[in-house]
Amino acid sequence: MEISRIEDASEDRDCSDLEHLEVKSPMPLLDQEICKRTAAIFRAMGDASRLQLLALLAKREMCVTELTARLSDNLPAISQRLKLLRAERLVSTRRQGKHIYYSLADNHIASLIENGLAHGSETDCTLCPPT
Amino acid sequence: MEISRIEDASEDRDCSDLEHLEVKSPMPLLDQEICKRTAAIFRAMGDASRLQLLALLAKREMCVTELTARLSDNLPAISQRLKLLRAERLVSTRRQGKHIYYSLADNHIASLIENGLAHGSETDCTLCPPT
DNA sequence: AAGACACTTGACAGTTTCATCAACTGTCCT
DNA sequence: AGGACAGTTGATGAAACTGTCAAGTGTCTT
Repeated sequence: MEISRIEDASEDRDCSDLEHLEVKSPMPLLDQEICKRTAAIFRAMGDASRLQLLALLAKREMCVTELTARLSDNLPAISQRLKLLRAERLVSTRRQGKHIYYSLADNHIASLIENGLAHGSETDCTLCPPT
Repeated sequence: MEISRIEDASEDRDCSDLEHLEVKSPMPLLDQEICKRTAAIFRAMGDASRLQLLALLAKREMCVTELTARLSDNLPAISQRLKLLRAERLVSTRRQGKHIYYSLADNHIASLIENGLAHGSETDCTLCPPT
């Protein structure tokens, strides 16, 4: 999806002339639904514990017990987080015997996570050109 | 940032043998701090109203009045959201006369947003291979 | 200096989120 | 059938988040 350009982009205008108030209809913006869905995905990823979980699953499929061990947390807690991630369809499950294996729902999610972590690790990015 | 690989990746093992419980130390995981910071970024983007705001700013710099007009919401509400986004350093400001212009803090944020919206718009992605 | 415009801030209320624990389901083994 | 292991679920309460509104700050104009 590409963010559509808007026509009026005069650089040095003083907006005290209220020209932008002429935009009457709240405009299509981004489709409201897409925005909601995207926000939901971000919200689900917006928690350190859940993000750890996702990052682990980005490496490979794992069962709940293994996730619990790696994160050294209690199982019901992990399960609850997974439940939320599943509700938002960020992860999917597969049962094999007594174990239930979790994995990222698709490659989009994986790249979002990798992307996010990449940016998150560049803390206080003073290197970046000031926009 | 690249997600580091883990050594043990035997495909068909039955984890009832508890081999994974041998991972004693909670392991470096992803640096805890990076995870927190990344989660904070995601959380900030994880709200439809704020995401709209960010998407608008991804097009170009805008002052609060214009944002308010485009989103047809009340100004203090917009301002509060911007405050939060600024606290998480997703946006930066510049004053010009009576107006305060907001823009995305850096290109990382911009690409995260575009990325997220792209994935969010592929709702119920039945096209994607089931991983 | 006063008034108007463009915002920001603080505080309070209503809502949402999250962890925790006990109880429950599903699968395997004997 | 019974027990053990692997997970899920529902309920509850504490903590965090959000919107709203009145009051405050900063800048320009006259």
